[in-house]
Amino acid sequence: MKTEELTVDCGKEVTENSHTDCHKVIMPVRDALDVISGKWKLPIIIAVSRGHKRFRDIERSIPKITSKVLSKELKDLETHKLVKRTVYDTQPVTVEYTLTPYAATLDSVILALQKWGIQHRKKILGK
Amino acid sequence: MKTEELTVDCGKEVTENSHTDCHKVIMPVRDALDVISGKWKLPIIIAVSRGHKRFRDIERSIPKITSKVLSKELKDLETHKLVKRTVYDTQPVTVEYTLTPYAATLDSVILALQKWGIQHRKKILGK
DNA sequence: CAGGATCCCCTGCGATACTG
DNA sequence: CAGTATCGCAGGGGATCCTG
Repeated sequence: MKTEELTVDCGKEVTENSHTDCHKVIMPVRDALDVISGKWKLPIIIAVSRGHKRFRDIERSIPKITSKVLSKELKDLETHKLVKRTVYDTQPVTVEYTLTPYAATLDSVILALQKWGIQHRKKILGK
Repeated sequence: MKTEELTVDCGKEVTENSHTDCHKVIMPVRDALDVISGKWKLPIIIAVSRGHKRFRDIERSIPKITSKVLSKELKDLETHKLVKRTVYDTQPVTVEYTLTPYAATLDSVILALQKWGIQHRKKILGK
């Protein structure tokens, strides 16, 4: 979310518009990438979507992740309204994480990335 | 391109398939993200697409980028077959960078990210 | 159980030079 | 012009331990 100073001038002729247009592509894309890129975001989203709700449960389902990282990533996802955190007043406290309905809007993005990724791997390696 | 050890187990029941399915989403997505994420990839792709061909030309068109970074990123893009590097035997040598036709396959991905990014910014900030 | 605190490392990126 | 070399930092993320 610190995409502000990104002042890119991509126009052939340096007109006001080419500059602005460029921004209009780059800024949103970087916003989106900030949300889903990183090593753990996707694994976590998928884990939660598949029914892992409790902290330890999610942690165990994602090999090699540490509690510190999981904690931080879950907070990120929560501030982006992709994950909902619910605390139950039990003894000791229970916390449940679930995907918000909003998270579903990511599907098309993920699908586009996935499709491109699949064919790209073939393109680069296979032949 | 070092996405190998990514062994994620996202299934509720730990079946072979849930594991594999998960991989099938995460690996390609990470492949794709590796190609387009990072601070400079998009700006460079856009700059080149808009007609900036020469190294210095591209460099000047992207505020704050350094030659070192530009050089490295262009190599990355070249190995991913998104950019073509052509050396002309002039005095001194001239080098031209152009997007490959293949780079156009990224359009749908970028569009998806852009669209989601735009509405996400509204969702998070606006109201 | 759900996380925080600490320490530490590694890489991405910036600044500033310098070559063929 | 088209880059490479060197230095250096900051931050993301790992390992380990600790608390309410």
